[in-house]
Amino acid sequence: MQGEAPNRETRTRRRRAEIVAAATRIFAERGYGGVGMRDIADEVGIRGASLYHHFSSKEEILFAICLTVTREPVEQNLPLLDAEGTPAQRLAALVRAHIRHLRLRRAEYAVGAHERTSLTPAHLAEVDGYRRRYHRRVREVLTDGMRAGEFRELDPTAVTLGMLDMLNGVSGWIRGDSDADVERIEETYLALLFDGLRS
Amino acid sequence: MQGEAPNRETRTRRRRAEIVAAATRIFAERGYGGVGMRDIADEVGIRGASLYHHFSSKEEILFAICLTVTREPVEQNLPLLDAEGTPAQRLAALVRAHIRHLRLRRAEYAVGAHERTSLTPAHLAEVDGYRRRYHRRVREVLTDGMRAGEFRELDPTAVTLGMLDMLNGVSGWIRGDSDADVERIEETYLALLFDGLRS
DNA sequence: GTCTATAGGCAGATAGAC
DNA sequence: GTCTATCTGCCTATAGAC
Repeated sequence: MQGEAPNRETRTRRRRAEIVAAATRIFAERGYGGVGMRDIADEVGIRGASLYHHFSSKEEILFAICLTVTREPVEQNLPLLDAEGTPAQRLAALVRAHIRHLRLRRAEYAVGAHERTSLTPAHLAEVDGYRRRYHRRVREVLTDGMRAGEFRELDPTAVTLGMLDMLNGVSGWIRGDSDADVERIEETYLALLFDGLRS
Repeated sequence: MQGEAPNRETRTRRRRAEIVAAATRIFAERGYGGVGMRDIADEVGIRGASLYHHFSSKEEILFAICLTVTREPVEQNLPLLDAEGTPAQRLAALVRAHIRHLRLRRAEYAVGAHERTSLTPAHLAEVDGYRRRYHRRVREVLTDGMRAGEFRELDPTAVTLGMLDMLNGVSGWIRGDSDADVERIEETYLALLFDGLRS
Protein backbone atom coordinates (compact mmCIF):
# COMPACT_ATOMS: atom_id res chain seq x y z
CA MET A 1 0.00 0.00 0.00
CA GLN A 2 1.17 3.50 -0.77
CA GLY A 3 0.62 6.58 1.36
CA GLU A 4 0.74 4.82 4.71
CA ALA A 5 2.61 6.29 7.63
CA PRO A 6 6.26 5.38 7.16
CA ASN A 7 7.46 2.65 9.50
CA ARG A 8 10.61 2.93 11.57
CA GLU A 9 12.91 1.43 8.98
CA THR A 10 11.75 3.84 6.30
CA ARG A 11 12.22 6.81 8.55
CA THR A 12 15.76 5.72 9.37
CA ARG A 13 16.54 5.31 5.69
CA ARG A 14 15.15 8.76 5.00
CA ARG A 15 17.41 10.24 7.64
CA ARG A 16 20.42 8.52 6.14
CA ALA A 17 19.58 9.92 2.73
CA GLU A 18 19.08 13.34 4.25
CA ILE A 19 22.53 13.22 5.85
CA VAL A 20 24.15 12.11 2.61
CA ALA A 21 22.41 14.89 0.71
CA ALA A 22 23.52 17.54 3.21
CA ALA A 23 27.08 16.24 3.26
CA THR A 24 27.21 16.19 -0.53
CA ARG A 25 26.22 19.83 -0.73
CA ILE A 26 28.87 21.11 1.64
CA PHE A 27 31.62 18.68 0.57
CA ALA A 28 31.10 20.00 -2.95
CA GLU A 29 31.48 23.58 -1.76
CA ARG A 30 34.25 23.39 0.79
CA GLY A 31 35.89 20.03 0.20
CA TYR A 32 35.85 16.91 2.37
CA GLY A 33 38.70 18.10 4.58
CA GLY A 34 37.15 21.51 5.04
CA VAL A 35 33.91 20.15 6.47
CA GLY A 36 33.46 18.86 10.00
CA MET A 37 30.86 16.47 11.34
CA ARG A 38 29.33 19.43 13.17
CA ASP A 39 28.84 21.23 9.86
CA ILE A 40 26.97 18.27 8.41
CA ALA A 41 24.87 17.95 11.55
CA ASP A 42 24.02 21.66 11.50
CA GLU A 43 22.80 21.33 7.93
CA VAL A 44 20.51 18.47 8.96
CA GLY A 45 19.41 20.18 12.17
CA ILE A 46 20.82 17.71 14.70
CA ARG A 47 23.97 17.49 16.84
CA GLY A 48 27.25 16.10 15.62
CA ALA A 49 27.17 13.08 17.88
CA SER A 50 23.80 12.01 16.48
CA LEU A 51 25.34 11.36 13.09
CA TYR A 52 27.11 8.36 14.55
CA HIS A 53 23.81 6.63 15.00
CA HIS A 54 23.56 6.52 11.18
CA PHE A 55 27.18 6.34 10.04
CA SER A 56 30.16 4.95 11.91
CA SER A 57 32.53 7.59 10.53
CA LYS A 58 32.80 10.62 8.29
CA GLU A 59 34.49 8.48 5.67
CA GLU A 60 31.42 6.21 5.52
CA ILE A 61 29.37 9.20 4.41
CA LEU A 62 31.88 9.96 1.67
CA PHE A 63 31.78 6.31 0.64
CA ALA A 64 28.01 6.46 0.27
CA ILE A 65 28.34 9.51 -1.99
CA CYS A 66 31.01 7.89 -4.13
CA LEU A 67 28.97 4.73 -4.54
CA THR A 68 26.00 6.56 -6.01
CA VAL A 69 28.13 7.96 -8.82
CA THR A 70 29.81 4.70 -9.71
CA ARG A 71 27.25 2.01 -8.96
CA GLU A 72 24.19 3.79 -10.34
CA PRO A 73 25.73 4.38 -13.78
CA VAL A 74 26.68 0.72 -13.97
CA GLU A 75 23.17 -0.37 -13.05
CA GLN A 76 21.21 2.26 -14.97
CA ASN A 77 23.30 3.24 -18.00
CA LEU A 78 25.23 0.13 -18.97
CA PRO A 79 22.12 -1.92 -19.86
CA LEU A 80 21.60 0.52 -22.75
CA LEU A 81 24.70 -0.94 -24.35
CA ASP A 82 23.00 -4.35 -24.44
CA ALA A 83 19.91 -3.08 -26.25
CA GLU A 84 19.21 -3.40 -29.95
CA GLY A 85 20.87 -1.17 -32.52
CA THR A 86 24.31 -0.48 -33.93
CA PRO A 87 27.21 0.35 -31.64
CA ALA A 88 26.84 4.04 -32.57
CA GLN A 89 23.15 4.06 -31.67
CA ARG A 90 23.75 2.30 -28.36
CA LEU A 91 26.72 4.50 -27.48
CA ALA A 92 24.67 7.63 -28.22
CA ALA A 93 21.97 6.37 -25.86
CA LEU A 94 24.59 5.86 -23.16
CA VAL A 95 26.01 9.35 -23.63
CA ARG A 96 22.57 10.88 -23.22
CA ALA A 97 21.81 8.77 -20.15
CA HIS A 98 25.20 9.58 -18.67
CA ILE A 99 24.68 13.31 -18.96
CA ARG A 100 21.17 13.09 -17.54
CA HIS A 101 22.26 11.02 -14.57
CA LEU A 102 25.13 13.39 -13.98
CA ARG A 103 22.80 16.34 -14.04
CA LEU A 104 20.61 14.68 -11.43
CA ARG A 105 23.63 13.96 -9.24
CA ARG A 106 26.01 16.70 -10.22
CA ALA A 107 27.21 17.53 -6.70
CA GLU A 108 27.80 13.84 -6.01
CA TYR A 109 29.88 13.55 -9.19
CA ALA A 110 31.94 16.59 -8.22
CA VAL A 111 32.61 15.17 -4.75
CA GLY A 112 33.40 11.73 -6.15
CA ALA A 113 35.85 13.21 -8.63
CA HIS A 114 37.67 15.38 -6.08
CA GLU A 115 37.70 13.43 -2.85
CA ARG A 116 38.44 9.83 -3.82
CA THR A 117 41.84 10.02 -2.13
CA SER A 118 40.12 10.32 1.24
CA LEU A 119 38.46 6.91 0.98
CA THR A 120 39.92 3.95 2.83
CA PRO A 121 41.79 1.56 0.53
CA ALA A 122 39.00 -1.02 0.79
CA HIS A 123 36.28 1.49 -0.12
CA LEU A 124 38.38 2.98 -2.89
CA ALA A 125 38.82 -0.49 -4.34
CA GLU A 126 35.07 -1.09 -4.35
CA VAL A 127 34.33 2.25 -5.98
CA ASP A 128 37.04 1.70 -8.57
CA GLY A 129 35.59 -1.71 -9.31
CA TYR A 130 32.38 -0.13 -10.60
CA ARG A 131 34.36 2.50 -12.47
CA ARG A 132 36.48 -0.09 -14.22
CA ARG A 133 33.43 -2.13 -15.12
CA TYR A 134 31.85 0.93 -16.75
CA HIS A 135 35.02 1.76 -18.66
CA ARG A 136 35.51 -1.80 -19.84
CA ARG A 137 32.00 -2.10 -21.23
CA VAL A 138 32.23 1.24 -23.03
CA ARG A 139 35.53 0.22 -24.54
CA GLU A 140 33.97 -3.03 -25.75
CA VAL A 141 31.27 -1.19 -27.65
CA LEU A 142 33.84 1.09 -29.19
CA THR A 143 35.83 -1.91 -30.31
CA ASP A 144 32.69 -3.55 -31.70
CA GLY A 145 31.94 -0.42 -33.70
CA MET A 146 35.46 -0.34 -35.10
CA ARG A 147 35.31 -4.01 -36.12
CA ALA A 148 31.96 -3.40 -37.79
CA GLY A 149 33.45 -0.46 -39.69
CA GLU A 150 31.02 1.99 -38.10
CA PHE A 151 33.78 3.74 -36.16
CA ARG A 152 37.24 4.75 -37.33
CA GLU A 153 40.19 2.79 -36.02
CA LEU A 154 41.44 4.64 -32.95
CA ASP A 155 42.99 3.52 -29.69
CA PRO A 156 39.82 2.37 -27.89
CA THR A 157 41.29 2.82 -24.42
CA ALA A 158 42.29 6.43 -25.05
CA VAL A 159 38.92 7.15 -26.63
CA THR A 160 37.09 5.67 -23.64
CA LEU A 161 39.11 7.74 -21.18
CA GLY A 162 38.80 10.91 -23.21
CA MET A 163 35.10 10.51 -23.76
CA LEU A 164 34.30 9.78 -20.12
CA ASP A 165 36.56 12.57 -18.85
CA MET A 166 34.71 14.93 -21.15
CA LEU A 167 31.33 13.72 -19.95
CA ASN A 168 32.18 13.68 -16.25
CA GLY A 169 33.74 17.12 -16.51
CA VAL A 170 30.25 18.49 -17.05
CA SER A 171 29.69 18.11 -13.29
CA GLY A 172 32.31 20.80 -12.74
CA TRP A 173 30.45 23.57 -14.53
CA ILE A 174 26.81 22.62 -15.13
CA ARG A 175 24.41 24.63 -13.00
CA GLY A 176 20.71 24.20 -12.41
CA ASP A 177 20.19 24.59 -16.11
CA SER A 178 16.89 24.17 -17.89
CA ASP A 179 16.03 21.03 -19.81
CA ALA A 180 16.72 22.93 -23.01
CA ASP A 181 20.25 23.80 -21.90
CA VAL A 182 20.96 20.20 -20.99
CA GLU A 183 19.66 19.01 -24.35
CA ARG A 184 21.97 21.46 -26.10
CA ILE A 185 24.91 20.03 -24.18
CA GLU A 186 23.86 16.52 -25.24
CA GLU A 187 23.59 17.52 -28.88
CA THR A 188 26.90 19.36 -28.89
CA TYR A 189 28.75 16.51 -27.20
CA LEU A 190 27.23 13.87 -29.48
CA ALA A 191 28.10 15.93 -32.56
CA LEU A 192 31.65 16.46 -31.30
CA LEU A 193 32.20 12.82 -30.36
CA PHE A 194 30.69 11.26 -33.45
CA ASP A 195 31.46 13.76 -36.21
CA GLY A 196 34.17 16.03 -34.82
CA LEU A 197 34.86 19.69 -35.19
CA ARG A 198 35.91 19.80 -38.84
CA SER A 199 33.19 20.77 -41.28
CA MET B 1 78.09 33.64 -15.97
CA GLN B 2 76.91 30.04 -15.73
CA GLY B 3 78.27 27.41 -13.36
CA GLU B 4 79.10 29.78 -10.55
CA ALA B 5 78.28 28.94 -6.97
CA PRO B 6 74.63 29.87 -6.48
CA ASN B 7 74.09 33.01 -4.44
CA ARG B 8 71.80 33.20 -1.48
CA GLU B 9 68.75 34.24 -3.41
CA THR B 10 69.07 31.36 -5.84
CA ARG B 11 69.45 28.87 -3.04
CA THR B 12 66.33 30.19 -1.35
CA ARG B 13 64.39 29.93 -4.59
CA ARG B 14 65.61 26.37 -5.04
CA ARG B 15 64.39 25.47 -1.60
CA ARG B 16 60.97 26.94 -2.33
CA ALA B 17 60.75 24.91 -5.52
CA GLU B 18 61.84 21.82 -3.63
CA ILE B 19 59.09 22.32 -1.07
CA VAL B 20 56.47 22.83 -3.76
CA ALA B 21 57.62 19.71 -5.58
CA ALA B 22 57.49 17.62 -2.41
CA ALA B 23 54.07 18.97 -1.44
CA THR B 24 52.74 18.30 -4.94
CA ARG B 25 53.77 14.66 -4.77
CA ILE B 26 52.07 13.92 -1.47
CA PHE B 27 49.02 16.16 -2.04
CA ALA B 28 48.43 14.19 -5.23
CA GLU B 29 48.62 10.91 -3.34
CA ARG B 30 46.80 11.65 -0.11
CA GLY B 31 44.92 14.87 -0.76
CA TYR B 32 45.52 18.33 0.67
CA GLY B 33 43.56 17.62 3.84
CA GLY B 34 45.34 14.34 4.42
CA VAL B 35 48.81 15.88 4.47
CA GLY B 36 50.33 17.81 7.36
CA MET B 37 53.10 20.38 7.31
CA ARG B 38 55.27 17.81 9.09
CA ASP B 39 54.73 15.37 6.22
CA ILE B 40 55.92 17.94 3.70
CA ALA B 41 58.89 18.82 5.86
CA ASP B 42 59.84 15.14 6.24
CA GLU B 43 59.84 14.76 2.46
CA VAL B 44 62.22 17.72 2.14
CA GLY B 45 64.35 16.63 5.07
CA ILE B 46 63.73 19.55 7.41
CA ARG B 47 61.46 20.26 10.39
CA GLY B 48 57.90 21.47 10.09
CA ALA B 49 58.59 24.87 11.59
CA SER B 50 61.27 25.57 8.98
CA LEU B 51 58.68 25.58 6.22
CA TYR B 52 57.34 28.84 7.59
CA HIS B 53 60.54 30.58 6.60
CA HIS B 54 59.53 29.94 2.97
CA PHE B 55 55.73 29.98 3.07
CA SER B 56 53.47 31.73 5.51
CA SER B 57 50.88 28.94 5.47
CA LYS B 58 50.03 25.55 4.03
CA GLU B 59 47.52 27.19 1.74
CA GLU B 60 50.29 29.33 0.20
CA ILE B 61 51.99 26.15 -0.94
CA LEU B 62 48.78 24.94 -2.54
CA PHE B 63 48.40 28.31 -4.21
CA ALA B 64 51.88 28.01 -5.73
CA ILE B 65 50.95 24.62 -7.15
CA CYS B 66 47.67 25.86 -8.59
CA LEU B 67 49.37 28.84 -10.21
CA THR B 68 51.78 26.68 -12.19
CA VAL B 69 48.92 24.84 -13.87
CA THR B 70 46.93 27.92 -14.76
CA ARG B 71 49.51 30.64 -15.38
CA GLU B 72 52.02 28.54 -17.31
CA PRO B 73 49.48 27.37 -19.91
CA VAL B 74 48.39 30.96 -20.45
CA GLU B 75 51.99 32.09 -20.92
CA GLN B 76 53.30 29.11 -22.86
CA ASN B 77 50.37 27.65 -24.81
CA LEU B 78 48.15 30.58 -25.68
CA PRO B 79 50.74 32.32 -27.91
CA LEU B 80 50.39 29.37 -30.29
CA LEU B 81 46.88 30.61 -31.05
CA ASP B 82 48.36 33.89 -32.31
CA ALA B 83 50.73 32.22 -34.77
CA GLU B 84 50.18 31.84 -38.49
CA GLY B 85 47.86 29.23 -39.93
CA THR B 86 44.19 28.39 -40.00
CA PRO B 87 42.19 28.08 -36.77
CA ALA B 88 42.36 24.28 -37.09
CA GLN B 89 46.14 24.31 -37.43
CA ARG B 90 46.58 26.66 -34.49
CA LEU B 91 44.13 24.75 -32.32
CA ALA B 92 45.93 21.49 -33.08
CA ALA B 93 49.20 23.08 -31.99
CA LEU B 94 47.58 24.16 -28.73
CA VAL B 95 46.20 20.69 -28.07
CA ARG B 96 49.64 19.15 -28.52
CA ALA B 97 51.26 21.78 -26.30
CA HIS B 98 48.57 21.36 -23.67
CA ILE B 99 49.09 17.61 -23.43
CA ARG B 100 52.85 18.01 -23.29
CA HIS B 101 52.71 20.62 -20.55
CA LEU B 102 50.27 18.49 -18.66
CA ARG B 103 52.56 15.50 -18.90
CA LEU B 104 55.42 17.56 -17.49
CA ARG B 105 53.27 18.77 -14.60
CA ARG B 106 50.79 15.96 -14.27
CA ALA B 107 50.82 15.82 -10.46
CA GLU B 108 50.33 19.60 -10.29
CA TYR B 109 47.35 19.33 -12.62
CA ALA B 110 45.82 16.59 -10.51
CA VAL B 111 46.23 18.63 -7.33
CA GLY B 112 44.92 21.76 -9.01
CA ALA B 113 41.86 19.92 -10.24
CA HIS B 114 41.03 18.30 -6.91
CA GLU B 115 41.96 20.82 -4.24
CA ARG B 116 40.83 24.20 -5.57
CA THR B 117 38.13 24.41 -2.89
CA SER B 118 40.84 24.70 -0.24
CA LEU B 119 42.21 27.96 -1.64
CA THR B 120 41.29 31.25 0.00
CA PRO B 121 38.71 33.22 -1.98
CA ALA B 122 41.36 35.73 -3.10
CA HIS B 123 43.73 33.03 -4.34
CA LEU B 124 40.91 31.11 -5.99
CA ALA B 125 39.92 34.27 -7.83
CA GLU B 126 43.45 34.76 -9.14
CA VAL B 127 43.76 31.15 -10.29
CA ASP B 128 40.35 31.29 -11.93
CA GLY B 129 41.36 34.47 -13.73
CA TYR B 130 44.04 32.59 -15.65
CA ARG B 131 41.67 29.72 -16.27
CA ARG B 132 39.01 32.01 -17.70
CA ARG B 133 41.55 33.74 -19.90
CA TYR B 134 42.62 30.40 -21.33
CA HIS B 135 39.03 29.32 -21.95
CA ARG B 136 38.07 32.62 -23.55
CA ARG B 137 40.94 32.56 -26.01
CA VAL B 138 40.26 28.94 -27.01
CA ARG B 139 36.61 29.77 -27.54
CA GLU B 140 37.59 32.68 -29.75
CA VAL B 141 39.60 30.46 -32.07
CA LEU B 142 36.73 28.00 -32.25
CA THR B 143 34.39 30.81 -33.20
CA ASP B 144 36.87 32.07 -35.80
CA GLY B 145 37.03 28.61 -37.32
CA MET B 146 33.26 28.36 -37.46
CA ARG B 147 32.96 31.78 -39.12
CA ALA B 148 35.59 30.77 -41.67
CA GLY B 149 33.66 27.58 -42.40
CA GLU B 150 36.54 25.40 -41.25
CA PHE B 151 34.61 24.10 -38.25
CA ARG B 152 31.01 23.02 -38.03
CA GLU B 153 28.57 25.29 -36.23
CA LEU B 154 28.45 24.06 -32.63
CA ASP B 155 27.99 25.81 -29.30
CA PRO B 156 31.54 27.18 -28.87
CA THR B 157 31.28 27.41 -25.08
CA ALA B 158 30.24 23.79 -24.70
CA VAL B 159 32.95 22.68 -27.12
CA THR B 160 35.59 24.63 -25.20
CA LEU B 161 34.54 23.13 -21.89
CA GLY B 162 34.28 19.62 -23.29
CA MET B 163 37.60 19.79 -25.06
CA LEU B 164 39.51 21.16 -22.07
CA ASP B 165 37.86 18.73 -19.65
CA MET B 166 38.94 15.92 -21.95
CA LEU B 167 42.49 17.23 -22.14
CA ASN B 168 42.88 17.98 -18.44
CA GLY B 169 41.42 14.60 -17.55
CA VAL B 170 44.60 13.04 -18.91
CA SER B 171 46.33 14.09 -15.69
CA GLY B 172 44.12 11.63 -13.82
CA TRP B 173 45.38 8.53 -15.58
CA ILE B 174 48.61 9.24 -17.48
CA ARG B 175 51.62 7.57 -15.90
CA GLY B 176 55.30 8.01 -16.63
CA ASP B 177 54.62 6.91 -20.16
CA SER B 178 57.14 6.91 -22.95
CA ASP B 179 57.24 9.61 -25.60
CA ALA B 180 55.63 7.17 -28.00
CA ASP B 181 52.67 6.64 -25.67
CA VAL B 182 52.16 10.36 -25.27
CA GLU B 183 52.27 10.87 -29.02
CA ARG B 184 49.61 8.20 -29.43
CA ILE B 185 47.39 10.04 -26.98
CA GLU B 186 47.93 13.27 -28.93
CA GLU B 187 47.05 11.61 -32.24
CA THR B 188 43.97 9.90 -30.83
CA TYR B 189 42.67 13.07 -29.20
CA LEU B 190 43.29 15.19 -32.28
CA ALA B 191 41.54 12.65 -34.47
CA LEU B 192 38.60 12.45 -32.09
CA LEU B 193 38.27 16.21 -31.71
CA PHE B 194 38.65 17.13 -35.34
CA ASP B 195 37.11 14.19 -37.18
CA GLY B 196 35.06 12.31 -34.60
CA LEU B 197 34.39 8.65 -34.06
CA ARG B 198 32.24 7.92 -37.08
CA SER B 199 34.04 6.41 -40.05
C1' DG C 1 17.32 8.73 17.79
C1' DT C 2 18.99 12.57 19.76
C1' DC C 3 21.07 14.77 23.41
C1' DT C 4 25.19 16.73 26.67
C1' DA C 5 29.73 16.28 27.87
C1' DT C 6 34.17 15.16 26.99
C1' DA C 7 38.02 12.27 25.77
C1' DG C 8 42.05 12.09 23.02
C1' DG C 9 44.78 13.29 19.43
C1' DC C 10 46.61 15.90 15.93
C1' DA C 11 47.44 19.93 13.00
C1' DG C 12 48.73 24.64 11.85
C1' DA C 13 51.26 28.08 13.44
C1' DT C 14 54.54 30.91 16.65
C1' DA C 15 58.64 32.15 19.81
C1' DG C 16 63.06 32.49 20.21
C1' DA C 17 67.83 30.12 20.37
C1' DC C 18 71.61 29.02 17.32
C1' DG D 1 67.60 28.95 7.47
C1' DT D 2 66.85 25.55 10.53
C1' DC D 3 66.21 24.08 14.98
C1' DT D 4 63.50 22.75 19.67
C1' DA D 5 59.63 23.52 22.24
C1' DT D 6 55.10 24.59 22.67
C1' DC D 7 50.64 26.95 22.26
C1' DT D 8 46.06 26.76 20.89
C1' DG D 9 42.28 25.16 18.93
C1' DC D 10 39.71 22.07 16.39
C1' DC D 11 37.95 17.72 15.03
C1' DT D 12 36.54 12.83 15.09
C1' DA D 13 34.62 9.78 17.91
C1' DT D 14 32.78 7.78 22.40
C1' DA D 15 30.02 7.38 26.90
C1' DG D 16 25.99 7.38 28.81
C1' DA D 17 21.48 9.98 30.02
C1' DC D 18 16.83 10.69 28.27
